[in-house]
Amino acid sequence: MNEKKIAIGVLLGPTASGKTALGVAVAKRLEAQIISADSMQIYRGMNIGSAKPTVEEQEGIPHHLLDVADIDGPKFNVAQYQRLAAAAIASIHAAGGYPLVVGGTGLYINALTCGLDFSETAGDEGLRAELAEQEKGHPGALYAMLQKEDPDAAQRLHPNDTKRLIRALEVKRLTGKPMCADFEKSAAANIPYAPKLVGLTMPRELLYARIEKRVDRMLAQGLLEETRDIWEKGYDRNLPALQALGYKQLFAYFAGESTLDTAVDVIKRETRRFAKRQMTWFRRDARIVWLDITQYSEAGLLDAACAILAEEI
RNA sequence: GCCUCGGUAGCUCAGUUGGUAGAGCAAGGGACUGAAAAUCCCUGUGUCGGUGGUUCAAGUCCACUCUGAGGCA
Repeated sequence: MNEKKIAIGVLLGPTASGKTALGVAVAKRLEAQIISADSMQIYRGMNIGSAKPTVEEQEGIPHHLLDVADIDGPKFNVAQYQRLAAAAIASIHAAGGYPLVVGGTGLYINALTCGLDFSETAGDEGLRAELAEQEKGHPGALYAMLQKEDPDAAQRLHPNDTKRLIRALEVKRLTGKPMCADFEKSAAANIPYAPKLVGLTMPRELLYARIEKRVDRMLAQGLLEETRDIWEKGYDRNLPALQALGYKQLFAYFAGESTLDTAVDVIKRETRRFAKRQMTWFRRDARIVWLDITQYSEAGLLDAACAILAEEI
């Protein structure tokens, strides 16, 4: 690969850290277009709860990868995200714009910036369902099978991590190759991008206070009504989209399984835990330049982010 | 004023016949390659309200004391 790599920016951070607003401000200054890296904002109809930027909040900056899937549509996945985002980046670049990835879904960000390779490892829902059944009938069955079929993969997985065991078995059976083949082919050197990563951070207490406030704001903006509309469509509650924070807990309320107060408390608690998991994911990525928002004024933060993102490679 | 029952981990509480404490929840840490806001793993030192005393040894017994709830006058 000797052609010049496309410079892209990535603005990431835990939920409620202020990525959306800063992203738009950065985009305005750097003539960028935004590619969302958020596994829930892809769904049409899930707006308030996913904190999807409204048209006003987008301030005229083109946003890609929002509203690209239906709640009850075919399962969306990383590979699809990778393809769609790559296409968006290519078109933005071709038009002379700066692609700015903004979001908090670590796996999606890595799919773009770490060269994760999904090309030969398609999914098979039928096989997954079958494997899930086997595990139900005989707990431990999947792990035992994987130990025989792909010992390397088995070694890096925990026997209880059913989802990953299923995936590893799926890869082996569909491609005939062990899963680690994926890992070998995946390398940042393979990607056609030169990414710059900026992360938003702040003291844990402040982040938690912001989460609490944001959940309250979502409720005030009509999250309950938005969720009720979805609830009334009678979707299967097990759909991936409906595992989203906020929606899941309000579904429990509509189903009579909890009071509204309890549901709201659970949303806040689960959102805190989610933010913690996001931080765990991002912390290990040494490429990220962190900006503690308490160290900057609003304008200062924008300057700092732009300076990092616009820096020549 | 007297009596009773409490005061042990951030919260709710367990703690056997005295051998320097343990559950649930909360919280923290970690993993993560086609469900990822998902999924999974690991982690319990705290002036046992305080001060004295008995004892080789006290959350556990005794005295005093602070404090909360209830009861009786």
